[in-house]
Amino acid sequence: MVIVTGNRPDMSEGQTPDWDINDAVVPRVVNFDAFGEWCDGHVRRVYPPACEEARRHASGWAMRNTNNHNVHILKKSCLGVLVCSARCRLPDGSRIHLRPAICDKARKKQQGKPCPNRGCNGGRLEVLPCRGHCGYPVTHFWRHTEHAIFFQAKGAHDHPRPEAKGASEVRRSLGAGRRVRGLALLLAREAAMADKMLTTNADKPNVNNAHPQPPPLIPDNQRVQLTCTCGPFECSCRWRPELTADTYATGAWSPQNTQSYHAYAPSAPQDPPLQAQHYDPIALPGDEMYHPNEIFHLDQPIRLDFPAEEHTLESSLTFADLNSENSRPEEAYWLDWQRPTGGSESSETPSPELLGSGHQQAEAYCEQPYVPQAYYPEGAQYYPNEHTRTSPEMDEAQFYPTESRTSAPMNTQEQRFLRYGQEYSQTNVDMHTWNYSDCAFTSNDTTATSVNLHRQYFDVVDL
DNA sequence: TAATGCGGGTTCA
DNA sequence: TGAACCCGCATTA
Repeated sequence: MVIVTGNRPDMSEGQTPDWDINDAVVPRVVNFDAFGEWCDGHVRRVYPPACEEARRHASGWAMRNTNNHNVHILKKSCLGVLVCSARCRLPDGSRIHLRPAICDKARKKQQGKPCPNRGCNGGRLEVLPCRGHCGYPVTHFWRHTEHAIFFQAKGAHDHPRPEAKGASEVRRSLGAGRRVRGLALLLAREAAMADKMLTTNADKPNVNNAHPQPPPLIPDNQRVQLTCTCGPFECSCRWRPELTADTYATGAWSPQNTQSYHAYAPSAPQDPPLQAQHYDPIALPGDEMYHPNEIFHLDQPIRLDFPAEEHTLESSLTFADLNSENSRPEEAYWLDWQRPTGGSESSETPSPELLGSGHQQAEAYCEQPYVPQAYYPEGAQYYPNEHTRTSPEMDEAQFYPTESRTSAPMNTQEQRFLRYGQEYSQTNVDMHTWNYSDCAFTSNDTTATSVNLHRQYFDVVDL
């Protein structure tokens, strides 16, 4: 890594720079991290001022604003996840875990509503609160400086990931408009969005292109007008099986970049200027293509009528499964946890929840570790017993990528993991990341298709 | 209507 | 004093 300058005593060249969100002086960074939608654990990242997701303080987790009485640091705390009180299972054996509304009023309305799983008998939605930070919700901190956006997370989520933000928005649209109207609305939005995106990209070819783009899944000559259904921050079309590390090695701002630092003194709030980054041009969002077959693997698993809660049917792998830049090797581990009880009927390829859901981690940063309660005791789906898992230390050591304290760059083939001064290596090409925003707003052909599929398996409820 | 940000205020360790 | 949380308000989509 390249350290530009360092006024802090711990940032001399060759050493791992260090900072805390509350520091009076934070480093000046010239190389940035890739945006992480599902940051979990004690994480610090530095994003470029032009990173739209960072500017919006986006997160896959349902984070609500929390007043910390510090105008320079925005604090958010996790709301947890909306689950079924009956702990019902979807046909693939996974669980209901919806996104809680950020708005208190809306969230209260969500609670107590019937479980959207048609196979659920009498379940109601209830909030499973986040207690991942010493018994308190996981908190995210955002700090804007002239040269960067600093992000710090404290705590590890002790609950599944909520559904994608876009999914809840789509459902809300559908809930309001009901079936036919919702579809029509989506189709109309698609046309408007495609138009808007083309215009936007023509006008601003570079501003939001900080993330390298994946190549199209399908060669140009095989393309059809299909785009991803993902929301702006949960785009799961990042997965490309044929990706190689070299594919994204050309970007000047590599997602695996580490950071270089200047000392940075806080300045008056202002719109951060765009940095002179040498971003590679990207394909238009409309260039995100999927094979038609893949359309049917998007979003939630397909619901089939099933008589009993524990009765499970096969589900197919989805893009969400194959997931995000924050996909971690623990996901296989999660798969074990979340495999349906009696799992003989479960597919080899899990549903989005199975791979993409949250996870349980012991809070290794708390002086007084919080002891979570088993939420799904019968299946140990999210809260395994001690004997079913490795020690918290090992979990974290194995699964947590080294964050900004890492001095060496992470390449695409090898992620380095740091835990209590120990480093672990792990090969995982799926740790590629690329710009969600650029590929997320496309579409809605497949959104409509996916939504219709969704409807087959979920009751339309206003959540 | 909900997401988001801001800020006043309270409670508690 | 710091952290968590509640509440209301304003803005935006």
